[in-house]
Amino acid sequence: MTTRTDELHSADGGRVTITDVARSVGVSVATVSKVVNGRYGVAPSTIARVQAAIDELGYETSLVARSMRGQSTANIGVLVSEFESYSAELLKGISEAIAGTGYGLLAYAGRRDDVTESGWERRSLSRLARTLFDGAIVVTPSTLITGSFGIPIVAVDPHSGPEGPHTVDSDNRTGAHLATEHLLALGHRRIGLLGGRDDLESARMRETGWREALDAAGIAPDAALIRVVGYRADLAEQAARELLSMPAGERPTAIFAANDRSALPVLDVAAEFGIRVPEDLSVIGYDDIPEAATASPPLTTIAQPLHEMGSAALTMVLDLLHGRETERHLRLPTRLVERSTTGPAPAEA
Amino acid sequence: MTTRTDELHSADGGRVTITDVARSVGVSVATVSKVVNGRYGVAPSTIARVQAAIDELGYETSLVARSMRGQSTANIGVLVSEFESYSAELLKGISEAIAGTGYGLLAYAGRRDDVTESGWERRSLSRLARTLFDGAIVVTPSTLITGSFGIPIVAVDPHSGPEGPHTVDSDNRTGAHLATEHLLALGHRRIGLLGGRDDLESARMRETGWREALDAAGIAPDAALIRVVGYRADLAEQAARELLSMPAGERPTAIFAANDRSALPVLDVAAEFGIRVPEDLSVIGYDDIPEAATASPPLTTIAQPLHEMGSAALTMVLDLLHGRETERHLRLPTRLVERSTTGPAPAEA
DNA sequence: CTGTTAGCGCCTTCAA
DNA sequence: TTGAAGGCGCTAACAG
Repeated sequence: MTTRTDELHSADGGRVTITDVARSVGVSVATVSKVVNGRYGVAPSTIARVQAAIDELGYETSLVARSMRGQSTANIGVLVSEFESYSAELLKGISEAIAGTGYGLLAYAGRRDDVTESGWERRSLSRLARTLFDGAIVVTPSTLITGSFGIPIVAVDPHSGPEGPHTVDSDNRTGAHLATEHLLALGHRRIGLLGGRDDLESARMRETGWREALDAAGIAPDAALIRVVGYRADLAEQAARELLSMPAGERPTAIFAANDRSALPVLDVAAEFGIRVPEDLSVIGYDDIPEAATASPPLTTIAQPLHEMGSAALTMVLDLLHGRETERHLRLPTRLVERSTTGPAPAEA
Repeated sequence: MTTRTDELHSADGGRVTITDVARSVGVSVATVSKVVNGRYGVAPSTIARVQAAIDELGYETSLVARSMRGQSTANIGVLVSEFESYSAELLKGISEAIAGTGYGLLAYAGRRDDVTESGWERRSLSRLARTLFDGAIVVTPSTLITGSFGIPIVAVDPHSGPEGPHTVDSDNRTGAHLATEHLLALGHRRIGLLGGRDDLESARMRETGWREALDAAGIAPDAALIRVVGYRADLAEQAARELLSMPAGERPTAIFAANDRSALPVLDVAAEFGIRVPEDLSVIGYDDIPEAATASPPLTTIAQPLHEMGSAALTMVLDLLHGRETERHLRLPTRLVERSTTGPAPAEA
């Protein structure tokens, strides 16, 4: 233990650099570097002096400078467009799984205006890959990630199928089936759809599942009952207004929203319109984000195993990183979570 | 629009660097740099050729290299020890507030073993500050963050009071009062405490609030009913086993856990022991993380305005960054959320 | 055992 | 209008 005069710093309040340490001890930066990295060939007495100065000054090697030098960074990156419930749940799963691996986690969301332009995932990857992390997990990339970035990459809920990087997703088609059949079983016939981002495979599959289930029940999907809201709450609210403004006989008696984020506003609009849920209108979402359970009434939804998907993605990057065998595409199952927003179809007037 | 032959990359699968672009166009890197940064003094025709190459190759300037050169990075950092519900909620609030500011968000959790040693926040700050982000928010720092890192820093739920960096927290003492008084009002007299991390101001204040409320009711805190579990689920489970193993007349009829994470396991242990909640035992938590609402039975708790705390912290760093006036310490209110784990004290045998 | 040199990718003088 | 040179903090190879 040193006396810890504590943070003498390099005068001007900047960071303490390896140069500050070297100067303070009177050795070269190379020597300090060797001490820091435990390299052989430094006299014990020198080590002690350097170490003392390091403690004294509170020096810590810069992650950035080190990784620029071409080392491995011992960090895994997670690229998201935004920190919202969906990505946050994934992140929790990733974080749990990373414990004990010796890697740190770096989650990045670029500037919002940058992220709204398509291709943000490729840009972020270009800006950060290799230089900041050794492997990356990209959440809901809307663009096919082509080319190599020099590091292993895993996509969660990706843009598209077999080509492109390794992926983790859940069984969207079956999930949508489950949702629609649940509604059908309750006697609903006019089932509206709030479609997701059409640049995402998941959204397409959920729509497909919805169509197929309707077909199987001998119901033709009604174009008037479809709105593409891109997984977004604001567009969903707008769409809900339109749908619920329709005359009683034409209005859908149930709505399947392609994600919870877009299902939740439907509840608000219904309340505003005096439409009772689930008596007059059933609503079912997708994802099972935490807000689904706390909504009032609690939202019936299709649960994706978000934590598992996160930890599976992490395991996958790590496997790739260490040259181990991995599946190219991992698909996890979904399940119906019945809460309070779905009920028997109302008797027609 | 270029023809997008798409990602020709520099052969070996590494990143595309400014040098690759320069070579491909036949100009110097300096020129490319000027084009990228929109500096004056480049011939229009050259700009066009360089731009074409950039699009062609998919070049993106490296965040790391640029920031090493001493630029601002246009990123705000968030340092957490782990991505769990508490920090995730904060992150959502920060993320909402950052929209439209032109800043990106970089959340970092270091290697787990590194993080368990105290001082991780200072280390992470040293490793990343200045070089990776322009300002930082540190979540639950257990150590006083001293010295300057060359960037503005805001601590959320910090180690201690007035000294140190700017802080955002909530009114822990009043919150604990609220919790304890709620229990008291229900007739409870033997109220156990699952204390938090004693290196955190929040934990100390919650314990203080608990004591004060008991005092005010003329009840002497019983040392046998106190367990310090450091906000951790595993230790809380252990403590719950001990507490609930006590004979019926000595066992607490209610437990106040200093955070939800440690309250939740109590529910499990009670179920395992055949102790009914809330008939035989009342449990109240603190934080109101999403899991509190989905627990069974749903957990009564003290809600902290996590999203607001996050966005307030962000506003604060930004103010600091732009030299605007800010409060040094912002304290937000808490509120009681009654759910189903608290009820009247059982009649004594 | 220690220091010198070179270079990671980038940007900014300063000359040409 | 362009390019050469220097340096940000760090590490690795190579001299001494």
